[in-house]
Amino acid sequence: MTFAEENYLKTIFYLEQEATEGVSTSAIADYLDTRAASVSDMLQKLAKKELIEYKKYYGAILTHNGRNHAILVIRRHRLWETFLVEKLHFGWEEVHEVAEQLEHIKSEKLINAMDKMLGYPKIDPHGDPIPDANGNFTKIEKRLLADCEEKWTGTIVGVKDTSSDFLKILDRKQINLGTVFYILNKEKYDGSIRLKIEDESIALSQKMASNIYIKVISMQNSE
Amino acid sequence: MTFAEENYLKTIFYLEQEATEGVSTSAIADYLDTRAASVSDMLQKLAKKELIEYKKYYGAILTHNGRNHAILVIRRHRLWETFLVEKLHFGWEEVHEVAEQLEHIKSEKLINAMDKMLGYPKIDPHGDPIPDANGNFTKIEKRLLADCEEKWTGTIVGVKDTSSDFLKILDRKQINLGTVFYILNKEKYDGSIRLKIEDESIALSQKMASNIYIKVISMQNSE
DNA sequence: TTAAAATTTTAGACAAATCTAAATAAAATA
DNA sequence: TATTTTATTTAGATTTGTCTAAAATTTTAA
Ligand SMILES: [Mn+2]
Ligand SMILES: [Mn+2]
Ligand SMILES: [Mn+2]
Ligand SMILES: [Mn+2]
Repeated sequence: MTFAEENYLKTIFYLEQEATEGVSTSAIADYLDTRAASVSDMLQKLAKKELIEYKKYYGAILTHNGRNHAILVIRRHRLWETFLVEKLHFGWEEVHEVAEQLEHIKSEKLINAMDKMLGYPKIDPHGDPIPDANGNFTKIEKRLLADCEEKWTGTIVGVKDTSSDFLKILDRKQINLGTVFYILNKEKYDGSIRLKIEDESIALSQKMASNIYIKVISMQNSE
Repeated sequence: MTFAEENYLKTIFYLEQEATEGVSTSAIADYLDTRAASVSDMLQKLAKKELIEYKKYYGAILTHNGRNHAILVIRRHRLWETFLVEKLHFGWEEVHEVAEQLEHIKSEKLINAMDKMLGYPKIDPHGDPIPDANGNFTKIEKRLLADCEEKWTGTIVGVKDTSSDFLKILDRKQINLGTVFYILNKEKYDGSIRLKIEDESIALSQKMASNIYIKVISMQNSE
């Protein structure tokens, strides 16, 4: 299994969760920042290897085999990210890029030893679940901050965008996993949100709010 | 810099130490288990990038740039091997293969953080020196066991062959870094050697003895 | 010092992964 | 429903790294 193939499988896995039908060529091209033509080629290759089911013009879904491999790559990615934060004291904004490389290292013994060393962590530095050695992981209860309403109280449980650019902004605003907030205001016009975090008032655009996952603590005014 | 290019640089670095002239195409092909034609192609590419000096039919030597990069790859390789043994409790026979993959991960921050976590180790699990962040490393004083004589006493300081197959044999014979031995006998006919290690008598072929590095403790009979 | 042998390079091909441009199919719209 | 627009696939090219077979060069040996 090549790096490119693994990246496609991982991408299809992500996009499958949101899509109802098969994952479309253009969705994959978008996510991987490649051209549709390249994706079309690769989908045919993955189909021939029975890692996906693919009907021309109707997108792809993972086979049992394909899904297992995608989950393995995600397991590797998230364990490496956890290692970088827990053992090497990287910031959560620095780990994704390196993990994109490390996730392709092939050694079952290595990844299971890492898992053990880290104490079998259940979530990664961005709040995403880490599949165990059997590929099992629990779905984390969460919703987008952008879908919340005024006067709700909640806590940050994850981020959708794990890019350095985005996470640095969150750091600057003192927003981390576990941070508790109260929604002071939600602007109908542009969807921007104003939070209260530890007595500070913090403004977030709609775009930012739709890249932050939260868990609702209360839907009542607790002020 | 691609994986392949890094592997070539590393190989040329190794072979340069033994060669007097430039490193030959066939020596590289041998070491990397590829064809001379492939090596020829790659040497021209590396020369164009000014990583090696290359004159057709007369082999290659590293430029300043090329040498620096080779040393960086070796630093990564040996630090990862050390990590695997020290932190993940791999045996010294299990680490080389995985390190062949890990040595290509590009992140200066990662490798320097690993170095720090490991306490800036000076030698790897096979007794080879680990270059520091500036590319400096001390040459280890050693000679091949095959070049020693009867009645000498010495200690194991390294191995030339780091393959799993070879190291498993050493494990079985209880030969490790730091092991002290006395040479009971050296057979003129086939170069085989018989050692005394902690009162056990251990036989080694010429081939094995020429893959073990040692430091002489005494050239006198200490029996 | 010339001929044979070994080494090295070149030529041409191939697989993987990507691209642009053109063709084709599906979806949206009039 | 017919036409236009959008999405997808195919065709053909490119880069990287490899191969085999043939040509060129160097080395060895007669
Ligand atoms: Mn990530
Ligand atoms: Mn993550
Ligand atoms: Mn090694
Ligand atoms: Mn080593």
